[in-house]
Amino acid sequence: MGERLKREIVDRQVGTRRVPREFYTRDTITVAQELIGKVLVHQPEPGRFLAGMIVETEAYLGVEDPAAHTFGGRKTARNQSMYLAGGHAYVYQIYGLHFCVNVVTRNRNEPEAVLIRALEPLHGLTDMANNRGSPLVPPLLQHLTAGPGRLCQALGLSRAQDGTDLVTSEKLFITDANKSRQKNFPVECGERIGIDFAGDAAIWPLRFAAKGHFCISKPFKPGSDVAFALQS
DNA sequence: ATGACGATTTACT
DNA sequence: GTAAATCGTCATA
Repeated sequence: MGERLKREIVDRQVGTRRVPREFYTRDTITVAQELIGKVLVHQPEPGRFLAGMIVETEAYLGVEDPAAHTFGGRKTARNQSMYLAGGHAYVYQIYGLHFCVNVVTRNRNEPEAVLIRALEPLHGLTDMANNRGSPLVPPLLQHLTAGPGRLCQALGLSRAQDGTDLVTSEKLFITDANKSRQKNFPVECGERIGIDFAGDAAIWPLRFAAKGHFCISKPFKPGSDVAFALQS
């Protein structure tokens, strides 16, 4: 296959316009909502792309948010990436087994972030299935990237990617979808997942998703409203 | 140095 | 529905 054709296919499925710094340095809830429909891309080696459209996110509001790793201004070896400028990646390990990828928001030393919870696989599906490994898990689309741990495994993300600058890196970045793929998504919001420890914050409506999308990690409670229709 | 635990996933009853 | 897997991180000492 010619280089030109390859480029065209990648452009069509992945998109080429990279999201700029100014997108990320805004308030965290806005970024969490507007990341729905963008495309997360991992290029572990030149010309090899693993990419998926972001369909589910959660906002973590830093020092004021009991569910956030930086609650109360905590700064540790694990979470120091959250103190970088908006547009960097924060990847951490959980349960000794899985990784979760976040997009840092706001400015340096304003440690807030958006957790990427689910993708719709777009490019590199064979690689994703291989990364997911176990033949016991059928490489169905839903099982590939629905869930923060699953999507990191599928894309090959780990602590090695922690601190990556998504605005300048050739290996890990976010694009607007290709024009032909851009849609207006009705965005649903609701309670965040797996933070029962966080008291009142456990019911803050900081989880966002493309309503009814087949790659969402968990159903929303009935009554979750359409927050807005994304203009992208 | 030690102990409790987690922004999860999977298998099993 | 419940429980196991599995270990880095963090608070306490």
